Amino acid sequence: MITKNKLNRKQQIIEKATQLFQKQGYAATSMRDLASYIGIEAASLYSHIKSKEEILQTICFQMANDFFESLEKIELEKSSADEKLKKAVISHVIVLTKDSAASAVFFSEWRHLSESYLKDFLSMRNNYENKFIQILIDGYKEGVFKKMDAKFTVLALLSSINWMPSWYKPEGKLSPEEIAENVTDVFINGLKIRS
Amino acid sequence: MITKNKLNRKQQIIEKATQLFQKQGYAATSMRDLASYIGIEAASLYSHIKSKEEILQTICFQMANDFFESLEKIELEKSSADEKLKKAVISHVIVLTKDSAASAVFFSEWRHLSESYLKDFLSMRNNYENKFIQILIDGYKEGVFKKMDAKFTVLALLSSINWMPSWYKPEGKLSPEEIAENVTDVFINGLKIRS
DNA sequence: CCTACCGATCGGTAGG
DNA sequence: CCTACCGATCGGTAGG
Repeated sequence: MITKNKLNRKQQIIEKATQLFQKQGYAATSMRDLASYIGIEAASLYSHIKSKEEILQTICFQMANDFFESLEKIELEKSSADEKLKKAVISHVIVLTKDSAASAVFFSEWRHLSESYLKDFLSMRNNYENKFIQILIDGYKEGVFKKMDAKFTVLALLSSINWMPSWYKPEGKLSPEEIAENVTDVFINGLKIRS
Repeated sequence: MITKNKLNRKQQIIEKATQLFQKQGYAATSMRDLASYIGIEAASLYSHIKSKEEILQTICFQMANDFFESLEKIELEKSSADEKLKKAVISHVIVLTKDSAASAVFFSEWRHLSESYLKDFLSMRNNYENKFIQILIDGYKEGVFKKMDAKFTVLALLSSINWMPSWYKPEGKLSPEEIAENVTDVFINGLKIRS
């Protein structure tokens, strides 16, 4: 019972912290802020978490894991590079929109992680980007994509998607699939009418 | 003499603050941090600036003005929508890369502006985005761009470019023009080989 | 541009 | 989960 309540409370703390970190930023959010939104004293937070940074770590590495898992499923499939890219983007958008507040924190507050966590984080991110780069390189080899700077293109592609949490509203008219459809359509086919 | 030295010192303060705001974020950068990098006491900063926020305001509105001015020049030109889009992106990238630290602060720290400044900032940003949206709509009417969600596409396009300050290194091999070339090429023509 | 200092607030601990 | 509290640090001012 006690354990279960503690878990729920911890979850509640992380959820509320996620919202506040997104709105105000990690550094500008105080533990007293957080506590008052939850309805307890600041000191009481420390019965459930070890430190402010632990909350940020939980958010960042949970998101990182979600992104990785979803991409690894795509990698195993046997399909052409353009299909793979499309599927990878859809998965990415689905993870992103499932918790857009956590995603926003993940993308803009990671630099406040302390050194060893920061190192892990950056290496995971690099790894993830490389998987996308590989898909583009494969697509070039298969003759389906044209010659390009694969790393540059992937960073541009991911940036255009990752910025979404800042303006994506779940009440909006676009589903994650439709968003991914729009993004990949522009990136893969371009804006120009085919002649 | 005194006036001139003061102006130089003020510039120096803003430049160093820009670097620190980019690296650590606005909220996590203290005036004591800033002062010690410059080699004076924290209290002495206030001979040159009114407040910490004034520095952020200067950075944000200077960048906003630069972006606006460069886009307004393009708007006056008589050219097709796809050429206009390309030129607009090039101008945008040039402004962005001319001071990538200030750009990074501009894009990620604006939310720390106090209310009235925040309001002005958001309205300027909206205005800027609408100019891009208009170019896409014109392109559709001219028959050069296909049907699409213009707002969505512009936000994706600008996001992919705006993220650049976080990984663009001036020592890198790509010039602003080449970067703009790459971005517009993918966006306008897509990744796929034309059949 | 400095010394001296202000009130407020920070993340976090002790002890119950 | 609370009260009581810690040392550190914050943005900023007074007065020279």
